[in-house]
Amino acid sequence: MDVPLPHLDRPFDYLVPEALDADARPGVRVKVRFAGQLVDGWLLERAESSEHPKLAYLEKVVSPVPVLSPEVARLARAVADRYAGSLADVLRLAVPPRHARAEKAVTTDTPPTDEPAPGDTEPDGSPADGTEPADGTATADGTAPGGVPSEAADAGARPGGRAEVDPRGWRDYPAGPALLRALTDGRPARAVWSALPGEDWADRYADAVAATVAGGRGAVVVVADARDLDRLDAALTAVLGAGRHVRLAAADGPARRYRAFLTARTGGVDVVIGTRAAMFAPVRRLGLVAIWDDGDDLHAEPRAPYPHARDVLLTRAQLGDIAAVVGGYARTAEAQLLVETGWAREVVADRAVVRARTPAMAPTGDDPQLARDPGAASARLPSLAWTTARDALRADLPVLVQVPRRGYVPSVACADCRAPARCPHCAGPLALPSAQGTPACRWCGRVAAAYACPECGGRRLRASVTGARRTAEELGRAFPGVPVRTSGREEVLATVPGGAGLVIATPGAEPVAEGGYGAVLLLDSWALLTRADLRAGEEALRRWMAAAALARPGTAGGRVVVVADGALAPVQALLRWDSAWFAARELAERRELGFPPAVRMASVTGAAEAVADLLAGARLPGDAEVLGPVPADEGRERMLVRVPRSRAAAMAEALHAAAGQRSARKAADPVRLQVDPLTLF
DNA sequence: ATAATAACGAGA
DNA sequence: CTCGTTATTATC
Repeated sequence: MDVPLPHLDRPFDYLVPEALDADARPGVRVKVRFAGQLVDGWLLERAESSEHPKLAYLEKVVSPVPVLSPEVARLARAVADRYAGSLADVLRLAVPPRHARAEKAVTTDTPPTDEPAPGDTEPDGSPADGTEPADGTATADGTAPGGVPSEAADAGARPGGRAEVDPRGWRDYPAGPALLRALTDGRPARAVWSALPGEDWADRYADAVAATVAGGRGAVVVVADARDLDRLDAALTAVLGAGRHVRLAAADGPARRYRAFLTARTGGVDVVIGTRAAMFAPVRRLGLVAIWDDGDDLHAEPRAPYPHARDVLLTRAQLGDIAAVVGGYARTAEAQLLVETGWAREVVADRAVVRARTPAMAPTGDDPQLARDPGAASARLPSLAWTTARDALRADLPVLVQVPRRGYVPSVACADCRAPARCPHCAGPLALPSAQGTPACRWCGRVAAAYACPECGGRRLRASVTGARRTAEELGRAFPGVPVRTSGREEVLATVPGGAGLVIATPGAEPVAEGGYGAVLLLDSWALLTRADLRAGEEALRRWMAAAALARPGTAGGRVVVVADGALAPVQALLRWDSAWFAARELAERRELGFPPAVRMASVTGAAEAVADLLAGARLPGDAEVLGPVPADEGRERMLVRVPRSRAAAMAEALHAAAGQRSARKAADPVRLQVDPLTLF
């Protein structure tokens, strides 16, 4: 039933009229009369009989195309359960809105094929505490309609010696070739891949997909944004040829999106790549799910129940004996947990190879007073950063300058010693409402009129972030005659030519340079590190590594300068190119503090009474801790519920049930439930 | 939202 | 004890 009310989150039985019998197959969209009105719904399964005494008739089959495959239906239920959400909410994300014209174009003669899939544990290896719904929505039909061979027949048809995918691209990683072999053999290998600097990740994913396809299975690969998608698209076309895959992204528009979805659903292709819209893509005989750069916050779905692409894909792998690759230059604490629980194996290069590929890295203090060179002073660049850029330009190599996104962290710092300005009352970050305004706390709202720096007593403040445009202007003046390009929100460059040139980019928009950058400067980096966020360090490292990965190796003259204290752990991890070390440290710290992913948390946000009401009605597991309240925006408040991972399912179920109770008695104030929210404070 | 159904209380 | 009215709860 396509209603988001949590207390209606269960199947309902209807009679199928004779006239609709042929079209009423599992997976089709239907319209039914419910509580007096016509509502949309999904036909989950056909049954001979029903417990319910008086059934109504199905009103209409919206389209005979069974857009919801049994595998995706099962996945959607699991995702809803994990995130304390409703199946209807997940299905809204999983199946794109129908587009009749696109449907007509695609559905010619290829009917969708279905297959069953087993599995019953959580993806991180901890035991699931048994909450698979008893009414199991997956159909039991092993034979696909239309005489298309199902999984069993296909397994028999698999020849012993098959064309192997060239594993050379993966040879830098000792476990790499074995991973490709496993994919071709159809084994459910699980890998956490730490890419080397300079690695062409899209080519490596294309190899992995090709290996899977060579084994007669399909693949889903999810990336964070359109630029990464274009890159992967090109790499796949080069390896597989055109027409073997589709791209699925909300940004491509509803018609193209639905068309791509249907092409995959009807078996027209076995490979789907896309942004997080693709995480639920229906793929025949799915053998591999992969995600690139799982730390990017674009992978978190902003609509209820707020699932994260990594977790959806891992759940999918778990439910269906499907291989999984979680890759990135930087490793997240979540990926580290997969490694530490033994759910996944790490695929990393030997230290010697890492050293050979890494650009020469150096930290430098952020003190413009030290910049003796007149050019450096005018660009407000630390001396080392300036000379490094100058040397690269003299060698006719491009230079990348990573600056924070404009408007990103509008916090301020002491103009003298650069210590972040914090609220004297609550230690929250101060912000300047306008260029000349009085600083105010972003947490408690108090105005800090007479601010004095606790470090040096300084009274002047400066905005922490210099925008990309201003930086570009200043650098252009510092290096006259050198072409300056910017890549950021308005215009994202995919590539830049080799040869002397300055590229100013915000994180995530760094273009790839032909031959690699001679120098990469990571500026204003402390703004990343002082964010009031659990993931500040992880996020800073992720962004630095993504930029530093575009530099030439040190042996070929590539240099990276990070304007940050070299003693800080994320800086150390960058200098050594060792995000596994950092992720292990991060995870250990979160275990100590009791933060995700070491535990499972849920946030309950809404009006104070509503939040209290929901929590009062929730039958939480005995060992659940309730923390808060924390003030949230617009006068609402937020409570956090924390449980050990083994109780995760019980907590989600309790919260979902409590939300159901509230919606059943028509409680007006909405309450937002989020499991493992990206930001905790 | 709306209809059924359970709960309740006043009057016989 | 019955009837009429009001809270409760399910909605195929």
